[in-house]
Order: sequence, then structure tokens, then C-alpha cells
Amino acid sequence: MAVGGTTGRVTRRRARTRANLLRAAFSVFAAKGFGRVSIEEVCAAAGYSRGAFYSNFTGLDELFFALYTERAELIADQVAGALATDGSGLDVPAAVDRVTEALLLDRDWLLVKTDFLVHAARDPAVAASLLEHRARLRRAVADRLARAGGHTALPAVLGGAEGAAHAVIAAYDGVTTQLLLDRDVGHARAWLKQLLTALLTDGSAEPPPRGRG
Amino acid sequence: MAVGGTTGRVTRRRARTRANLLRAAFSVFAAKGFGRVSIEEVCAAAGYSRGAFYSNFTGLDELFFALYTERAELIADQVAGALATDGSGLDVPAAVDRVTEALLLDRDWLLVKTDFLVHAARDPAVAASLLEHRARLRRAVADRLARAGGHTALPAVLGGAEGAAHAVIAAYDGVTTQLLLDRDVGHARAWLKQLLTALLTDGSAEPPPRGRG
DNA sequence: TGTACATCAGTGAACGCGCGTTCACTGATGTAC
DNA sequence: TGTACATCAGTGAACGCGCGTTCACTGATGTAC
Repeated sequence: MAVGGTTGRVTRRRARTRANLLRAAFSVFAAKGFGRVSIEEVCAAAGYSRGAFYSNFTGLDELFFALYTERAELIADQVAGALATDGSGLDVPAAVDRVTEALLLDRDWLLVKTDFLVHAARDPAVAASLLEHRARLRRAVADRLARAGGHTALPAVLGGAEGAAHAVIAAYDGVTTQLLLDRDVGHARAWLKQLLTALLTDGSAEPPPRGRG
Repeated sequence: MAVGGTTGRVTRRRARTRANLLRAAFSVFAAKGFGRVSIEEVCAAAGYSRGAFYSNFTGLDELFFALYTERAELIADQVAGALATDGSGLDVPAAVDRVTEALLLDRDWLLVKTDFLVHAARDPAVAASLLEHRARLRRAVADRLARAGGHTALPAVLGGAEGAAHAVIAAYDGVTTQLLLDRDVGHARAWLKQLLTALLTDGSAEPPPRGRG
């Protein structure tokens, strides 16, 4: 697709336009949902004519894909960063805190992400790409868990670090759903921590303060 | 909204039309996604003119809501049935099996359900209604877990039957996401069982056969 | 049970708008010398 | 560094289609007697 090599000087204007369109599209998608957004609206939000849009994308689907890919990589980097061993200890609870922090910050992102899920669910090629992103995240988590393996005993049911990482992703997805509905970030964070604790330890810890329904 | 009292004879034709529209809409929504469906398409699929549609619904949103509500209640009943104590024992693993069976059968339903989530996430009134449905499911699960409480020890981290039920819902949501992408129902079922086992027991069980990434 | 009448439910044509898509054009950006 | 030229990126008008929405009409369904 993209031609490799020098980031030609010619493209500077183009890159800016493209970035502006993507940024505007993100806001509009988050606000209204992919299904209710027109090319016209994205252009208006970005301050360009429709011609500019077609000069950069073949349609909304392509833009959406580019948008998702860009942001997903950003998030993946954040998570990887939060998981990186900081030299000193392999402190799993602390890592859980940081990851939880990184994952659940932005409601707009959760909305767009879920829109994209729904989109991908109906297009195998898009789904494959999304699955790859998820696999990348999962591997990062699994690596971290494997390194910490000596310190914290993972429950055997899940089948090692790989399974546990899979469970972490599932818990994240589950909490995302709840958060989209109740909009209570604080609750979501606490709840995700509980879930991860229940999944990653053998369940002998103390009960936390009660959350609400 | 609906007028109570006798199910007037006048309405028989009307009820049939409405049901036909809802059924057709379900297929079309599942196939293309709510955001890509027009009133025209729903009518075509159901074999009615657009006038018939407007005679029964004010717009696609209302139809979607009616559709979701109807099916969600159906599912809730199924789950409640699967959880019902069959007189004899309070066998949690068996109940988990039956619930898993009831929940993950229909991909079309998962698609529509997730479309509806995305829809609800942007409309607080709709979200409230969806949360209520979820609460109903959760209570059914919590009741069941509470009754079985004497036999199986729930991990303390989650905070009792209520918390555990919440975790069950989260696991279900998480597995739904994965299933929407990889379309592997068998894997999803096995995986959901593992997750529920890990969440509802203290993690001392034997490791299951490995699933794939 | 049959007939006359009233109301209801769905028809389908018509209107108009929003917007996807195209394209000839123009100003912007870069190259050559 | 300045000038002439070539190419590129974005403009905005134009076209046309799909479809949301309305509405006068007709056949269907029900009631009264």
C-alpha cells in the first residue's frame, strides 16, 4: 500500500491533511457512532471539502481502519510501557494498577473500539487484523506474567501464563462493556482490579470494599 | 405505552405484521449491522411497504429497541431455566455447562446484542434499560450461587455471591468479544467454562486441555 | 348466519433532502537551472 | 537566491440516487342488527 523509502517533502501537506481528517473523524465517531456518521460530517469537522477526503481515502471504511490501527498501536505501546519491568521488582499488583490505569482512561476510545469490534465482526479480513492486535497485547501480558511466575502462583485452571493473559484480556473486555453502560470509571477500575486479582491469584486474598450493582 | 386490557381482535393482523417486521429486521441487522440498514431494506425483507413500517414504528431506533427487549427477555428466561434447581442437587459445574450452552449458541444474537450495546452506550435512557436487563440476569445468577454457597466456596476477593455473579457476566461479555472475532463457538464454550471455573472456585482444580490463541 | 356499515391497516406513488461520488479547475508545493 | 515551470493537493459545483417521510386511497377486519 504505502510506498516505502524517503518521507518525501511533497507529502508534508498531505500528511497534515490526513492527520486532521483522522483526528476529526475520531471525535465524530466517538460522539455519534460509526454507523451514523457521513463523510460530509467528517469533512466539516476537519474543515476540508469532500474532495480532500477522497484524495486521501477511498471511503469511510478505509479511514476507520486507519484510525483504529493508529490508536490501537498507541494503546498497545502504553500498556507495554506500563508492563515493562522497571529494573527493580516484578511486582504484579503494581503492574495491574498501572495497566488498569492505562486501559480504562478514555471513554471515547472505548466507544470507537467497540464500534470497530462490531465492524470487524462482519468482515473477516478486518477481524483478522483486530485479532492480531489483541494477540500482541496478550503476548505482552503473558511475557510479564511468565517473568513474575516465580513470585505469584497462577491458578492452574487457566493453563499457565498464556491462559492467564487470555483471561486478563477477557476481563478487560467484560469491564469495558459495563463501563460503556454505567459510565463509572472509578467503579470500572476497582472492578477490573478485583477481577484480575481473582483470576491471577488463587483466591485467598481479603475481600475488598463492596462496589455497587 | 401499550394499552392494557383485552388483546383486541382488531389487532390480530397488526400483531402479525409487527412480528414479521421484527423477525425480518433481526436477520437484516445481524447480517449488515444496525448502522448499515435502511427502513427500506427491513420492509423489503419482511415483504411490506414502507407505509406499513411507519404504521407500526416511529423509526428504526424504536424497532431496534423493541427487537432487543423481546429477544433479551427470551434469553433471560432460557438462562433462568438453565439455572433452575431441578429438585435434586445444587450442582454448580453442571449449571455452568447448561448456562454456557444457553448463552453462546447464536452468533446472530451476539451480533445484534453488541450492536445494541454500542447504541445504548450513546443514549443514557437506552443504557438504563439495558443495565436493567443485565441486573435481572445477574440476580438470577447470584441467587443460584447463594443457594449453592454451602457446597462450593467462592473466592473471597469478589465479595460474595453478588460479586461472583457480576464476574460471571463480565466473563460472558469478554468471551462474547472474542467469539465475535474468531467465530469459534467450541473454543468459546470451553474458554467460558474455564474462566467461570477460575472465578467461582479457589483455583485448585486440574488444568484443562489447551485451547489455541 | 347474513348484510350494511365503520374503522383500521397496509399500499404505493410522490416529494425532497442529504450525501456519495466525480471532475474540471486553481492555488500550493516542490524542482531545475 | 531568484525565476520559470511541473506536478500535486485540495476546492467546490454538479449530478444523481437512495431513502426517509407523508398521504390520499383501498382492501381487510371487525361490529351492529
